Amino acid sequence: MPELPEVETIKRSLEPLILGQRIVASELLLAKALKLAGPDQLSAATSQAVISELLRRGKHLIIRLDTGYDLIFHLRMTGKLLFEPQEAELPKHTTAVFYFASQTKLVFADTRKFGTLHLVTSGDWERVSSLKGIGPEPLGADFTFDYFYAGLQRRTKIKPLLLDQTFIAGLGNIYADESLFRAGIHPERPAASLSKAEAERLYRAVRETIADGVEHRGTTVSDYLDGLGKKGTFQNLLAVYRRTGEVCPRCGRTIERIVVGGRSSHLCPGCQVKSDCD
DNA sequence: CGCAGTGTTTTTGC
DNA sequence: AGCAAAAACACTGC
Repeated sequence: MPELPEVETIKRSLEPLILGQRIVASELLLAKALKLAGPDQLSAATSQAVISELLRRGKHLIIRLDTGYDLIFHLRMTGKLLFEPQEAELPKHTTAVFYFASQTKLVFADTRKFGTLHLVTSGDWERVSSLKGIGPEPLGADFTFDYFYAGLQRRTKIKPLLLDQTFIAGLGNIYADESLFRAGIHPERPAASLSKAEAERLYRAVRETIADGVEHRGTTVSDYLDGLGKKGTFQNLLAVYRRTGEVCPRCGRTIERIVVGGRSSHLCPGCQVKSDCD
């Protein structure tokens, strides 16, 4: 479940360890995970390459090489990027490995095998379908309230809209549910039915929830670990996500789970009333 | 043992 | 346009 805060934490944990490292060899164990290139191209692009920059866009982590290529990782649900000593045993479901000159390695592992690695020439991100048309970063300057409010004027429920990566980059199920709770808005509310005051509350809630998630190094509810195998701590601060049957920290009522747009959604029936004005 | 649930994105059909 | 369902998988918990 690496969403924006988790991917940002992985980036920050890896940065001091792999920036400037020289890749001396690479191994591709799950060929179908590599997109827009073949195994030979990956070898050619990474061989003797020095890592010059780490970037993040939405839920994507990008490793920039001095050979003129970008490695674009998407971890989907269970993907991990781990920095380890060269002699460490590879995890069971390893997708790819990059060996460094310093007797260390970067392991891309993924139990569910959904994670992807796109190889593109530097900056050529448009070729990656999940990056083409991606929306603004929720903590970026171009994610303004005016942009947010204008985007709400559509015939869709608010929760699926928050998860739409072309609207906002990086929100997933955890931070969408927590943002809606903080704003006191029911996930099934038609987006266009939100008043300007409610929209303002939600806009702030999205930015604050994402910022809090980053500050607490992400949420570990099952799989997520940072680049050093360390858990996040934001799970301790979740109000509703995966807390079905527990007590609402705000009003004391029982947290419920419903399905919205095919995704489980957790909410407090006291704090998030559906019939506010839809 | 079987099976529902887990979450991200893409694709397909209505 | 927007929604629903399915598919890509493996593992956990009942």
